[in-house]
Amino acid sequence: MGKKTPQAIRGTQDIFGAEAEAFAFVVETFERVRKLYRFRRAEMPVFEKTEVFARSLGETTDVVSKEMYSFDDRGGESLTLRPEFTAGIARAFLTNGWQQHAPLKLATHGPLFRYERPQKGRYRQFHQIDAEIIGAAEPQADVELLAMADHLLKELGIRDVTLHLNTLGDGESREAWRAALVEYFRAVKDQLSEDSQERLEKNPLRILDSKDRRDQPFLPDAPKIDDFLSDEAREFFAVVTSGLDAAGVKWKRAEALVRGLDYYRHTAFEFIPDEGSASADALGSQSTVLGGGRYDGLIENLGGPATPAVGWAAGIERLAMLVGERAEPAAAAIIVVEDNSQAALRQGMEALTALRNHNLPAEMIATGSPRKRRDKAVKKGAASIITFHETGHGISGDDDIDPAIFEALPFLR
RNA sequence: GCGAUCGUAGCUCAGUUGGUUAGAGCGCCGGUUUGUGGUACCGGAGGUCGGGGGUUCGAGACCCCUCGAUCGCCCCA
Repeated sequence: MGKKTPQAIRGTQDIFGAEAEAFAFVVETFERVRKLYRFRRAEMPVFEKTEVFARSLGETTDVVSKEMYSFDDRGGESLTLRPEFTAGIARAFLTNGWQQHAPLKLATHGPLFRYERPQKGRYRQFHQIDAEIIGAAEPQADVELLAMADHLLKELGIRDVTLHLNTLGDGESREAWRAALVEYFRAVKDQLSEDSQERLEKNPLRILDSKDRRDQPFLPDAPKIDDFLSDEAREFFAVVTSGLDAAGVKWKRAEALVRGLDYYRHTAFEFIPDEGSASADALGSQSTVLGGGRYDGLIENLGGPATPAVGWAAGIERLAMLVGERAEPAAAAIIVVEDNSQAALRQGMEALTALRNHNLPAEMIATGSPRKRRDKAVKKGAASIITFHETGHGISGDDDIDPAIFEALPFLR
């Protein structure tokens, strides 16, 4: 806290120890599951021309662009740190000719940036895992993606979350529903919260998940998407839900689950902690663990051919909070140099090298008060402690010392 | 952008209605003890109490400003 030390940027985090282990566990598990479902790995740049995100967001003017980390580079071009994966993936799909691989199942993970007020489970630099299927119009793709998400959460040991599922229908269904909602809420405008009165103009679908008490009485009787679905849209959703049932994915219909952007069609979903669960407590008001949907209109917005796609993303930090503390693995052996002799130090170093060459995680303690070195080793929780002093050596540890240690260091036998 | 709560040692915190040299535990360093084990004891280093201003004989405690953190609202691609 010295005056001269610069502080970290607001909303960034330094992750260490058990938390870092939990973070790594999430990423490692994602990598494993993604291979199981045959999603291919992709890496995209962390920044793009601002246009990539601006157009993907359909020029959703100020509110959204105010939340982007944008800057001009030396050539005067406006660049933006990616606030999401989807737009960059769509751009890469178009500029690299990945159409030839369609339908393409992709997975990635990494940092994202949004200029937001930090709070629990919400940071300015945060990290997500992400999965997309591009160029697949059929509802089986939605099922495949959701099955993977469900599988991942189970592998992470997260059981108290449920898939909340909705359909926004096709373009016409969605528009008709939206118009009906506007009409319905406009009739009671005066009784709505100030926020919702504003939403009525900007983003009427969002009134449906208002937290304000004044809005609650009007929500149950609001128009339902089901009354506006075309036959095709209804059929699409039916295939998705029966596919989920066949795959053993539990889900719950969430009629109020919406997406603000126009390019979303059909399936929209979020995995949300069950009410009163440990996960709900752990996440505070940032309740969505994993969310996504079908975005059949996005790639056209970027100037590409009409290309259906569906995807999801999940915050690694939030998943890590649900996974809980994960201990850092203990060393297979810790070497303690018990005195300050050159002979002991040398033998210790040689033994340390041998252990590591045999793939045994090991470290050495050879500094500080000689009398306390053993205590340090004990505290680090090694399975075995190997000691060296000027005239000898020893080993101690669990009842069964790992035979691999004797293979690496035969003289201990 | 708005609101609430909070900033005392490396970490977690205590500090009585403002009162004299600012404390504990853990961690760190050293010593003694113990000797197949997260032993016990002794000692030490480490703080301009986030920063600035004010009230007062006297401020870590009270007031104002500022910076930062946490949680929530808005937003949520």
